Amino acid sequence: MPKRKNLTSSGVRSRRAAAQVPTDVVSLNREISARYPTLSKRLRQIAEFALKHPNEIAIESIAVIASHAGVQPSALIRFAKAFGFDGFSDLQRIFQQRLRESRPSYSDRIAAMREELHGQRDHGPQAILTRFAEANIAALQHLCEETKAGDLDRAVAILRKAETIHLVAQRRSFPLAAYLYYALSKIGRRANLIDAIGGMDTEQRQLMEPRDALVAITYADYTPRVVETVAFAARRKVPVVGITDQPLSPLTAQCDVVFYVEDAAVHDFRSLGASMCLAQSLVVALGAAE
Amino acid sequence: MPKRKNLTSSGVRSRRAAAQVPTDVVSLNREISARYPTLSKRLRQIAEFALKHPNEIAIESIAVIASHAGVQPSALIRFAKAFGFDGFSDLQRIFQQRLRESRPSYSDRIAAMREELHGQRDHGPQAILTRFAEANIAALQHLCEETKAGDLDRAVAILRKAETIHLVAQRRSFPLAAYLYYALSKIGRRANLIDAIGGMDTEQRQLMEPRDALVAITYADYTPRVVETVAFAARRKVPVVGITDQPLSPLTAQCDVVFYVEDAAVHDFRSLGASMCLAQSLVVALGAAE
DNA sequence: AGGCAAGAGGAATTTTTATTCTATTTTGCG
DNA sequence: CGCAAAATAGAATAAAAATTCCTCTTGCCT
Repeated sequence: MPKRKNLTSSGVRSRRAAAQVPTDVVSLNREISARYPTLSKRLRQIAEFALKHPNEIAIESIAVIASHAGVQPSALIRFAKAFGFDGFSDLQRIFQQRLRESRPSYSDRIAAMREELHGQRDHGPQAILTRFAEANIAALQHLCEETKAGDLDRAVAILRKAETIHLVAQRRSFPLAAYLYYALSKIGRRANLIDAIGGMDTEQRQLMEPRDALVAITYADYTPRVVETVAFAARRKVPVVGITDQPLSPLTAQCDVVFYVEDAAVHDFRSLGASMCLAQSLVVALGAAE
Repeated sequence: MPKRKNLTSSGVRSRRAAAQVPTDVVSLNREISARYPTLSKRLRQIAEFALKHPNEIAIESIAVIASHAGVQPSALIRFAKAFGFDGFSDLQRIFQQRLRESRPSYSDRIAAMREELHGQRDHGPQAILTRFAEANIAALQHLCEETKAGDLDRAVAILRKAETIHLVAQRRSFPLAAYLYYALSKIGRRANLIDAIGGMDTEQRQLMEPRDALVAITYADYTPRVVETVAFAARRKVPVVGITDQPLSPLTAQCDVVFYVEDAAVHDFRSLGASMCLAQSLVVALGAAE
């Protein structure tokens, strides 16, 4: 599809001082990112599309890409020329190159990875990442299956009625409380993060009132500080939603609703993926319920 | 490139008793293998080539494929028709599909899922949980596909050499930094969480030295405080590992290694599942490398 | 405000590509 | 060994694609 060469395009090229035209996707992407701010509206639109759907650029025809990106075919050619190519086809070839290098699909890779892991115990970062991802996927599926709709409804009801939602979690689970704090604030709910900063958790917990609610998260081996906070809340008649790992947890007895989440684990490291998913769902459900 | 339809080709089709034409690469490959012994010489040649270089079939033009396979262009068309297609282009589309799906654009996948769920219109907490879980699963798969082993290796190398690992992330991404702090401490690495507590991030960042490393996480719209910290580190020659959402992020230019993570999103709420998975993998890989 | 330059849109044109057709070769079989 | 049927090659043709080019729009500067 490309023209051999012609005056117009070589003109364009020389105007860019024959700058080295990118020859691989990586440098092309870099170039696109770098020049993004200086591009015109339509060209930016294409830049975004190209970074987001490289496969489509590689495979489809100009007309199809243009319509998917919501631009005119000629705009794509202007785009290509802006980056020093003779025409769109030249640019397209860069994207195709990436696909030509035989890359196994995700499922193929998982299968291969599994073989490898059984055989010689690959500890490379990529293997670890794949393993974690797999474990997290399994944990998420498990979460969906185990979590009862009734519990979710009750938890959302408690949170909806609460004037302020207090949050407590420590050590490994602390990121969950931090996320909840952010998310609740974002949907306009008053939240209080009992982060024990300066050792002032004893003071922070005094703020809890029966018209509020507490979300407590703790996993084995159950940080005493968190368990104490839950006990304190229970005594004060503050409704408590608990997230923990198993029924024998000290939270079970003290909470109005408890969720049992089994997070993914690899090499003794527990993930937070499933817990995070549950936490988010609660917040979004709460936000939607209002 | 395909003709609408014509007598000849439909004749060929009907001769094959309108047998179901394969619609995906897997069944097509099966069909090719099965019928291989009954094929004519030139057609076998093509069959071998197709099984060996599926990517080339997907990307190149008939002329190029023909010359690489050492056959005439028309032979390729005969081949396609022998398998019930109207022309070579139809067959080619099957191969293209695989490439498009092998790294499915994440947002398309999410969009498809949204369509699916739109039917039910269930906004209850359980539906939201399921939705989040599925979105997270898709994001995790996407993460595995997009993350390059080389980047992981380089990031781990940087972290391994670091005396102290500084961590910076704010607002939505803060939980990630918090988790990293916990995890790094657990594997016995010295970590410093630049949490901007008491507004003292400017002081906290002074601790960074070239023999250390910085892990920075920020997503649109790129908390200025984090971007500044990264710029500061870059000036001080502190190696930086970045985690962000897309190449146009301000982190791209300043980091030694950057990971692009597209987290799951439902109702404007972005998850941290995929980012969390990546963070964990880095820590575990670092722990294992020692 | 008004003019100018860069950008965008869309039809027309050219190039490339897929497909068909027929002459020629090969293959299988009596 | 020769005849018919199938297979093949390659030129010819039709289709589809990329690209150009001209007109209209938009934004910017004086």
